[in-house]
Amino acid sequence: MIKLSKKIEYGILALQYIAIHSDKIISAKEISEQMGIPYEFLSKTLQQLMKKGLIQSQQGIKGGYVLSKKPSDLTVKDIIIALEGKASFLDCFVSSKGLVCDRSPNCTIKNPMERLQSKVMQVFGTTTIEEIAAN
Amino acid sequence: MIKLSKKIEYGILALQYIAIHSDKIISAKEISEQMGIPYEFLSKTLQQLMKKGLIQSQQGIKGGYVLSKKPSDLTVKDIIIALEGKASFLDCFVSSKGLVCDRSPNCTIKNPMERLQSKVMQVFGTTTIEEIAAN
DNA sequence: ATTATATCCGACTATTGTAATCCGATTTTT
DNA sequence: AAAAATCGGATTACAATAGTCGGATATAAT
Repeated sequence: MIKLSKKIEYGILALQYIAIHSDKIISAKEISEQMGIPYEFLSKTLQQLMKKGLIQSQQGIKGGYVLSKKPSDLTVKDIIIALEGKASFLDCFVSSKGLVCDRSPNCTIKNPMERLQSKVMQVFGTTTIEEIAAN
Repeated sequence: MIKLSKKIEYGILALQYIAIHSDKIISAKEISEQMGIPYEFLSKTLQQLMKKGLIQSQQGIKGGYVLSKKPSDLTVKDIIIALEGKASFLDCFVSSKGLVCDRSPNCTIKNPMERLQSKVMQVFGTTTIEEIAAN
């Protein structure tokens, strides 16, 4: 299905929340309670965003997360790639050289689908957290 | 994941094949063999596309499928909606009035996500089978 | 008429991916 | 030392996708 996963949904919600409350450091617990997101799952998601450098973490009591970049420099595309590693419509595009799809190299939809995908990615790449936070 | 399902992939491949060979009626078997798609699964998909009026069928020996519309009037969006009933990123947008998401009506990402979705849908809605068949 | 080849249709199964949970370890402030 | 937070792996539960099976119906050719 052409649907965003819960992980990405939670990621967007969390980053939006952190962006709005950028004056202080935000814990996973606070986001979980305020946004109604399962704590454990959210923690995993935040850790993943932290590993990919989208946010920075502070351990220990009074710890939490802050954004690494300005909300205007943080796009939905960044979030998708951080949380799913790739962002490809069909298996054909997963690896740029290693062709996975069994129709390759004579796949009749590879080129047009690649064009379609890059158009969609451009939409994701130009939608920022700043814009989302502004509503 | 932001991925197209196999059903949609097969649907696009099949419609492309039918569009290219529009001089004759095309059976599911032929598409299955030529495109390397599981026959039973493809049949189901074609029947679904037929029910939604994207293609027309002819039963019996020498039967098969032809397009209902011109390839230039048939979009990827049409195919997604025909095969998945909806085309929405988050559960919020499934029903226009009945709010499904538990954050509603105070969801902080509903509006921006709705805008994002309509942009993506516009991309799908302007990508035609004709364009895909042309490669 | 019979046969061959096709669509049609529902039910079923197998596999995969998502979503969520559990448990413990580490870090840091109080 | 205790409390509150991040870290991290392993595991489970559930849902959706992908694929299969068996039979019914339709139609053209023989």
